[in-house]
Amino acid sequence: MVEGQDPVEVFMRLERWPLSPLEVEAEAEEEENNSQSSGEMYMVGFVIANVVGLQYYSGRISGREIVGLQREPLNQYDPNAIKVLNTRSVQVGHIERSAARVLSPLLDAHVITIDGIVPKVARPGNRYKLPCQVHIFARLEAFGIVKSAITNGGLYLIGESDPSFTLSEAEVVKEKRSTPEGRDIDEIFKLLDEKISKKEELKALEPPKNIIKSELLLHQKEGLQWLVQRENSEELPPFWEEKEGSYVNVLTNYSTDKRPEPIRGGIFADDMGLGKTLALLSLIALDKRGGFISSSIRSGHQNAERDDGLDEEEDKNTASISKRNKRGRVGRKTDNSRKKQKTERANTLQVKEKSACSPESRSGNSSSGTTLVVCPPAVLSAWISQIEEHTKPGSLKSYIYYGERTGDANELAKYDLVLTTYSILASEDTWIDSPIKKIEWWRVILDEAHVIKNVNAQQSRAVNNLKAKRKWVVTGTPIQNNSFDLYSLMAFLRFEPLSIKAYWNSLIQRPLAQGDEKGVSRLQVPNVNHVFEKDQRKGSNWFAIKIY
DNA sequence: ACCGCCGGGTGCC
DNA sequence: ACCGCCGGGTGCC
Repeated sequence: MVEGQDPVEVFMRLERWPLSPLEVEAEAEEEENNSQSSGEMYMVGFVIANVVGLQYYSGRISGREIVGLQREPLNQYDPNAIKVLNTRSVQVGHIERSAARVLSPLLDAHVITIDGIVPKVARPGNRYKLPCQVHIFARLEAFGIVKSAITNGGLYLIGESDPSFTLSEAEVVKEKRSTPEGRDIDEIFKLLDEKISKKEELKALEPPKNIIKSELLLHQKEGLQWLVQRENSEELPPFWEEKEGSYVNVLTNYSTDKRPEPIRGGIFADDMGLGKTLALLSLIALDKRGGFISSSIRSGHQNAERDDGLDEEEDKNTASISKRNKRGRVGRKTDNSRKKQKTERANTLQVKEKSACSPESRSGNSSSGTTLVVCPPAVLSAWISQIEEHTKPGSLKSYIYYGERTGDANELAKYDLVLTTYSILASEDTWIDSPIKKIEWWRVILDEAHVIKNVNAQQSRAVNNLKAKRKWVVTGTPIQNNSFDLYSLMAFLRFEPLSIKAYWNSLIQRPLAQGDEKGVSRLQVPNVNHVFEKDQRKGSNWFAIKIY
């Protein structure tokens, strides 16, 4: 890159931070999940079970929808209860008792997973119950047990040999037969593909020169333009169409009068070494055209020691972040080239404290103009050095929320950029007074976002609780066809409907797991991504992703 | 709910 | 009538 500094090298020289107990736990959980899902699940068949209680819930259902089926073991009336949620995750009712009694024990034993589809709206008038196709999936070796359990439980299982099987609305079944009326799912994806590729050729966008002192490469300028476009888009999100004043999701058939919010953000997945950090710093810089005169990079513990309002005069010294180095982080000059290698030697990363934070800035209420960057500890110093290298001193006010740190949300909201780590977020997730949780961020950037690939990990939960107007997930890791669960990213970005597990499973995950090309091609469609041609030419089997 | 089900009122023709 | 039948009250889990 600029001045011969290659961010990849910087990154590679940094060693991985020792695992915190939280991370160890998360990794263990992840492994458990993986081993659980490693046995491939196939569809056993489906049963028709009524959804009841529709009149008691606010959730609407338009029919032909995939519904969420969720165990509710603590239900006060029935420990076998299964909740039914519509596409928007609002409860519409329950699975009738008689069916829940049979399904719940199998669910609780992890023998089966289920998807629900309400095939069509019977009558749009007063509805007290709706038939629901409950599709049942199990490992091949469990088929026998599952079939007999369901039949003995008094439910009628419609398997492949049954003539009614063709009535199934499950994707796996629908894809096998031609769809005479209505659009084929892959047709929908293709249309979307065309719509997007027709759109803007990316122009190059210059970053504000009063903040960004480095010259951007062409692809970075284009990347910056893309980032800006994505954030300011007023378009309907993918899969949504406007029809006669209401909005219909063509994948889910969900319709609503409320215009769905555009997606502000997405997945920024340039190849490693293409300078994503600089593009992102430029994006942040654009928020404050005009810029500020003074600013600083501050380490959290320094600031906390002087949390008495005097720091403005005193902050003129040079701070070292030696504290973190002690714990095993490697500085820039270390020779290690393997990320994960452990090294005790650490060079001190010098960070200059140039001047105090000026108190002008945006007012410190719960809604701020601040960008929160979350990254693994090993990447923190890379960000710091990139800020030093590419921005004019003091032009981007940055705060490192790590180690000893402020508890004051108003203080944090004064900065342009707050840096923190996934484990910090995880550890504060249960802490009500966490300033991180109080702020509605202008923008949240998850760097090295593959660390949250397990949705159930505490770090992922913490990140999903963040409030933000714009959201980006950034990864330089090639996304292997199925080794990387994108679902978690979809959930974070709230990229409906793929952020809903049932949809993700039926449209992407299950086809992928069963080696169906459709799963891959759907991911490669630009709604979810942009395939870099050079990578295809290389014949590599990964692709970069940008959500449109 | 134009259902099913419960339980009280009722009782030849 | 320890029944059948009628019709009102009622309704997720």
